[in-house]
Amino acid sequence: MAQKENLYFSPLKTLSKKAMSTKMEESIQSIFQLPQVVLAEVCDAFKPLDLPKIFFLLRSGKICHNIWFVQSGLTRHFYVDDRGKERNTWFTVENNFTTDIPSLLNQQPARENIQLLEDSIIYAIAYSDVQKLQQKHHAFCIWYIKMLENNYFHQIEQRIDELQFMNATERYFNLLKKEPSFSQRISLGNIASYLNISQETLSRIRNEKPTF
Amino acid sequence: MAQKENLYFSPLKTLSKKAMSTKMEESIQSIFQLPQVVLAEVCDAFKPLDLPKIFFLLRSGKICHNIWFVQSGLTRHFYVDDRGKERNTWFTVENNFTTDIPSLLNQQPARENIQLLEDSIIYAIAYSDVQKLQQKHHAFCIWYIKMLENNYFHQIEQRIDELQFMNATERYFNLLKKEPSFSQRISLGNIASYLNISQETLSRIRNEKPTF
DNA sequence: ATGCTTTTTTGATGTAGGTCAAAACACTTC
DNA sequence: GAAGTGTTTTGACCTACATCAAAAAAGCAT
Repeated sequence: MAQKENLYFSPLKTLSKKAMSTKMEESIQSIFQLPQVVLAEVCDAFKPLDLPKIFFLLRSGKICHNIWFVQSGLTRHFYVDDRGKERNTWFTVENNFTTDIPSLLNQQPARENIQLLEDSIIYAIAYSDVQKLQQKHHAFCIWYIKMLENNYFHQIEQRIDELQFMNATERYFNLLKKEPSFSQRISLGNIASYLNISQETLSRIRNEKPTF
Repeated sequence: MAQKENLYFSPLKTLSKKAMSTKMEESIQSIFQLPQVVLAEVCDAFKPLDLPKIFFLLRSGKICHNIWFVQSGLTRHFYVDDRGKERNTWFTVENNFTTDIPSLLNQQPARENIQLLEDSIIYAIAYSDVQKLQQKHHAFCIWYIKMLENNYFHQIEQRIDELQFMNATERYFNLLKKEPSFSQRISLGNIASYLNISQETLSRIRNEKPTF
C-alpha cells in the first residue's frame, strides 16, 4: 500500500470565497441555528480547499491545528503500527466534521495520518479560531457542544460497541448497513483494516465462504 | 451475578447542603475557572447523594436525565446481551463525571445500567439544568466543552485503541497501569467482562499460565 | 468452626479468524 | 495487446482465546 504521496506535497489550492458553497452553511445551521452575524464569522473562519486524492490533511508526528469539514470526498485515518502495518481507524464521508482529537486537544504530535481517498472539497478551520469563536460568541459555544455531541459522541460510542461486541461478519454487515456506499468507494483492504479483520477473512465473508 | 438489587430501591438519601464537600468545587474549577457567581449556581444544581453499594443510578430501559459526579466510590456500566450475559462497558472512579450519552442526548431508553460497586457519594445534576446553565452562562459553556474534551474524549479514544489493537494480555496490563487500584476493588469477573476476556482466560493471564 | 454461596482456578477441547504463500483478477501505461 | 502493478481470492495451516465442566479457594452468615 505504498502511496505516491510525495507528489502532492504542493501548497494547498484555495478556492475563491465565491465558490464557497452554501452546503456547509446548511450543515452548520442544521446543528444549531446561529445568529446571522456569528454564522458569517464562522463561515469566514473556514477556508475552502480543493484537494486531490492521496493528499494528507495530517501526518503522523505533526501537530494537528485544524478541524475539517468534508464537503465532498472521503478521508481515511490511519496509523502505522509497530510491525509496519497500516491500521485504519476511521473514515470521514461528506458532510461531516473531522480532526484528530488527541493531537488537537493537547497540541501534541499526532499518531494518526489523515489522507484523502478521493478528490475532495474540504473546509478547514484553525483550532485557534475555534477557540477565539468560543470566547467571543456564546451561541458558537452552544453550536460547538451540539456538534461534538451529534457528530462525535454518537459515532464513537457505536464504534466501541462494534469492536467490543460484534464478530467479524457482524462488523462487516453493520458497516454495509450504515455506509452502503463504502463497498464501492473503499477497497476491500482498507475496509478490512478498519474493521480489524484480515483481508483474506473479509474476502471470504464477502463471498459467503465459510472458514473450514 | 444475581444482585439483591431490589433491597435498595428506596428513595435517595440526600445529604445536607452543608455536608457538600469542596472537593467537587475543586474538580469543577480545575477544568476551567468559573466566575464565582456561575460556580455557585453550578454547585447548587448538583445534588449530593449518599448511596449504598449495589444501588442503580440508571436502569436499562429508563431515560437518563442526569450527569453524575462521583466524589467517592465506584460505578460499573453494563448491559445484558441477547444471551443474558452481563457485559461491562465502563467503570467510573472518584473525581470523574459520568452519564449514559446515548440515552441522555437523545432522551431515549438506555441500554446501559449504571450500578454502584461501592458505597458512594455522588453529585447529580439534571440534564435540563445543564441545558439551562448552557443557555444562561457563556462561561459554563466553555467549562462544559472542556469537561467533555478532557473527561470524555480522551478516555473514549483510548478505549477504542485498547479494543482494536491490543490482545487480551495487553489489555489487562494496560488497565492495571492506568488503574492500579482496580485489581483490589473490582472482582476478576467484572474486570474480565470489561476487558472482553473470559474469566478463565483472565485468571490464567493473572497467574502467568500460558494457554497451551 | 460449619455450612452455603460466590468467585477463582485448572484442565480438556473447540473455533473464529489470523498468517503465509500462491494464484487469479483488475487496473494502467506503453 | 503485453507488461507491470496493485488488489482480491483460494487453500493449508496455526494460534489466541472461548466454552464447558469440575475442583479449589474465598467470603459470608449462622
